[in-house]
Amino acid sequence: MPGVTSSDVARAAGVSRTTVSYVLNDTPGASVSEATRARIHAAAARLGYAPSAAARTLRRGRSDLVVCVLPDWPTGPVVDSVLDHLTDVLAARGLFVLVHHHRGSRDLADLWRAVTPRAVVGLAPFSAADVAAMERAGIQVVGAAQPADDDAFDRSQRGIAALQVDHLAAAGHERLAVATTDDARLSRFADLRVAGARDACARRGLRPPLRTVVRPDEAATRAVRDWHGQGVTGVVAYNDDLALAVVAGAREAGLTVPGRLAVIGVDDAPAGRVASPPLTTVAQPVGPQSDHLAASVLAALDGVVAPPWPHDPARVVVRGSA
Amino acid sequence: MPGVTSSDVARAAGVSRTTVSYVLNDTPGASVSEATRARIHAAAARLGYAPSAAARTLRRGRSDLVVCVLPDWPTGPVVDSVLDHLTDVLAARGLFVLVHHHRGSRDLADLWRAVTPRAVVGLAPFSAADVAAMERAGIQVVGAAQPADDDAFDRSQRGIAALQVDHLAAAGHERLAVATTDDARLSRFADLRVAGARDACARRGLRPPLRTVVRPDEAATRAVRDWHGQGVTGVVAYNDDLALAVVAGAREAGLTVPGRLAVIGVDDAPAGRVASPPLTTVAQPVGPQSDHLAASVLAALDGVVAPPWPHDPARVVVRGSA
DNA sequence: CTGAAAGCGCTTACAG
DNA sequence: CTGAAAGCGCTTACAG
Repeated sequence: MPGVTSSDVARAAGVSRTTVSYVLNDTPGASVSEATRARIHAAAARLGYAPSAAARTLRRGRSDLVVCVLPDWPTGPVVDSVLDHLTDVLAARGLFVLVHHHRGSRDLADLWRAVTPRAVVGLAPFSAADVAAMERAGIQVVGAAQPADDDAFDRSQRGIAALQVDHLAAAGHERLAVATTDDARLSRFADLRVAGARDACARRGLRPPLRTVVRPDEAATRAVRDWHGQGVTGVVAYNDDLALAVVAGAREAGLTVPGRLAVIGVDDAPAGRVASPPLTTVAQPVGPQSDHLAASVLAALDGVVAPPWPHDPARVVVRGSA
Repeated sequence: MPGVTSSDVARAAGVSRTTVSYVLNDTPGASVSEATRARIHAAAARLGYAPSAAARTLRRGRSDLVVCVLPDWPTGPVVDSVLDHLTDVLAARGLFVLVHHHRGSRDLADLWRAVTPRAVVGLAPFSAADVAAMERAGIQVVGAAQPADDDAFDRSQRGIAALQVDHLAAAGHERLAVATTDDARLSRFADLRVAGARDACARRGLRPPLRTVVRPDEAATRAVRDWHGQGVTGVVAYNDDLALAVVAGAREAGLTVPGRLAVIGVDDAPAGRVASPPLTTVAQPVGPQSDHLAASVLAALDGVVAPPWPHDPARVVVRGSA
């Protein structure tokens, strides 16, 4: 039987809706006898009463929902951890996290016709128009929406590439290449990494790195031959999948890794650990990122200023490939 | 200014709330002059009016929201595709998909206090109690909730293992091992796979396969030595990461792949394609799965009987490791 | 200690 | 062709 309302519970328990509401919500100031409380709880359970979220939200003027907008990125363990942590932290405040996979197909504004979140958390920056619309609707906007956070994001991506270049340069490599992706969903990251590598090379007085698109699912043999012809001895890969494809290319081309070609990836993926040689890579501990996002959301909810982006926790894990 | 209501728009446009509602919702029977329509749209845009989702839902008795409950699985490209497709298909009906990462920490029933979905889609089966509570609340329940779908899920997981065993057996391997995981989040899959492999071996008159837990992030050297001592020549791995760890173990143990040890994975992951030797694996095209889920949701929404699970599309991709 | 009543913002018969 | 009014289910001052 769909549609058990608080009136039904009140009738079954022989009290008014007011009392039902007080008891079921544990309203602080309400003094209701233990006997009555028990009767109400029993009636609610027996009838399978579930309060109407819509009515609650309408009446209170705010919901217990936080919507997290996920950009069109390939999902993986990092996003999982960040979301799980956010869900846990907000659960402690009685809030629920729901994730919206925003694939650009539809206008974000349409979403607010279907749901009224207390706050919206973006993993990537929103457009200025979207931010304005949300704030006009009284929705708290958190995440990479502010220019400040944007800068932190940019710095962190460039920093990863700098770490890779520095590792290679410290080992004496002077001519580098960047193995990048042309996956459109990743372009924001990829472009920042290329820029970061270029800057890092410039800082060390090295020539700008060659930029080459590599596919994760086939050996990058041609790229390796091409690099070899141009004197490249070190490769900065966008991630471990691409690094593995470069190592495979080197194998095909008959170049030993790291002897003739050093390769460094990003992600510290399992496949890299068991590869031959094991992949040198950049690991990004997810804890600090998760903590920062959760803290930012809490700060926004409390109207407090957000904490600063944590000192960047990425670090090189030296294994066999560079 | 948070809180622009339809009254504000009505006042600004010099009409009643009724007319505003008719125009903004494009209500079929409403005959409103073009001039009035234009005035209303202009006023709404100027004021930045966003209708209250809670009020709409309360009044209409149903929302435009579909909540997809994601079990505690590691997210990856498959889940991404399925969700994206579902989002697209439901968008065509004016419905929005929001994903709830259900990490078991919290009672599902609490969620309905925060949101009133039109339907709930489960990627894994719900408990009987959860299903009962949702139906009592008038929520459509779709997905692996029914025993029928459960069977299809089981069959499909066992079928993958059978495919692996059959491939190995056809190549003459008689003593097999299963490389499995002890990741608790994956136990439902892993157990079904082990059972499927055991059955497939029995069908072919082979001895039951050895079951060995392997970690994805280190070479499975000890497991390989152990298997070798027991005459194992073929390994069925839970996924490509594990298969790669087995291949690495064989390398350490001095056994050639596939000569002395044949290995077959699942997933057709990029890292497997560029490995040496390239990994033989089982690929599961995601299209049919996505289509089936979307069709099931649509069927539930229309009160029609759900389509049957598609004939299982998993297939062996033969490369170098088995 | 408990209940009657107002009102959150919307949609939709219904009356004009 | 347009508007006044009811009511969705809840919470919360307020009155008793």
